[in-house]
Amino acid sequence: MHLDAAKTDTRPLAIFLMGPTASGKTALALDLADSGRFGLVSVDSALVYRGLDIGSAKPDAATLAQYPHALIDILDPEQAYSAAAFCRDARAAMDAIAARGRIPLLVGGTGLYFRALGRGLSDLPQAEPALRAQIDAEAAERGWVAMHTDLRRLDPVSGARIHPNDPQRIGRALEVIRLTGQPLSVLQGQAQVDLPYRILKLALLPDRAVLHERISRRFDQMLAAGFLDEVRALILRPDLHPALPSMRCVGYRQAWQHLRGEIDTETLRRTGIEASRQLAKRQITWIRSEHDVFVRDPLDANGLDSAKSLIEKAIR
RNA sequence: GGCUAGGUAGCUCAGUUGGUAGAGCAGGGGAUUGAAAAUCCCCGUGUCGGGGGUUCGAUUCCCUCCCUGGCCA
Repeated sequence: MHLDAAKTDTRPLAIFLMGPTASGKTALALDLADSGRFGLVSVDSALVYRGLDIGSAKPDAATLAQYPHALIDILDPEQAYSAAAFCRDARAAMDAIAARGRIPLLVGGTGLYFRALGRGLSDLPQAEPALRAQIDAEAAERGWVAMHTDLRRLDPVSGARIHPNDPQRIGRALEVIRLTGQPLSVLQGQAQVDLPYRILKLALLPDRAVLHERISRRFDQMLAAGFLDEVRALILRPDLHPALPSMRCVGYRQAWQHLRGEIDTETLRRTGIEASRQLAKRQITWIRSEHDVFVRDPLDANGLDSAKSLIEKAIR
């Protein structure tokens, strides 16, 4: 954005604060919230689920009571959330915060949600579970490569863009085509709307080795805090299963395997930490393509101060 | 101490009938439009344990030393 355009932008400010897992997002957000000028909105596809507390590094109940966050604990783990649902919910939360004269502070680590909120989503049909089940059944019989061949015929643009080994996207593209009769690539070309907010996109990017160390330590702390008991309670529910989005979350997937006896404790610890590091890496990729102001030492006092002063500058 | 199986990428291992080596995992980079903490794509030079010998050429064969496991004393 051009500097003059930024100066004359009269839309209200909103802050997108993104960081990889364990980068200190929550600490910074709570610190900022103490000023009373901000309203917090969580941007995290795991924190939406009730009962996923320890393993998702959700702020504890006392913290949430003192610092209310929109979009935490809004769904049962049996349900599925989506980027579109997030956009709808986040817009409502932002508008409510702005109506109270506060600045929406969106904090989290889900890059797709930030992008979808900032750029808008095309007008596409929502997921239809029955149709997905049908497509999965077809794929089980014919193989995903054959499904991809179908896609290339029905929608050459999407077929070229989506890799034959990517069942999730092949399935979604076919789902949209069957639901609308139109190629996904045509529908995606539609105009997308801009947010009626001026956005500061701030990201926390700690040194990778420091982040890895913190991730390991935190996973051990989760285990010590009763993470496995938390997952045991989820496993006992007959309506939950490992294919649900909630149960595929980092750590939960591995804990589920361990509690079924598929992996031992040592493997649980190793693969849980590895999955968290891989998540952090993907989050950092999102940040590099989506955000434009970076704080490289968010885990010490200097970094927190510089983050705060960047925000002060944007407010003025 | 004797016998035996090994020592090859950060880890687990494959392999080279002698022409300096490759998988999985880890790690790194990237993509990302209603599952996204998901789902994918790309990236492999390492004294082939040390030293010596044979050879045009040794990680491969021979000798020796070191280390690790197992068995026996």
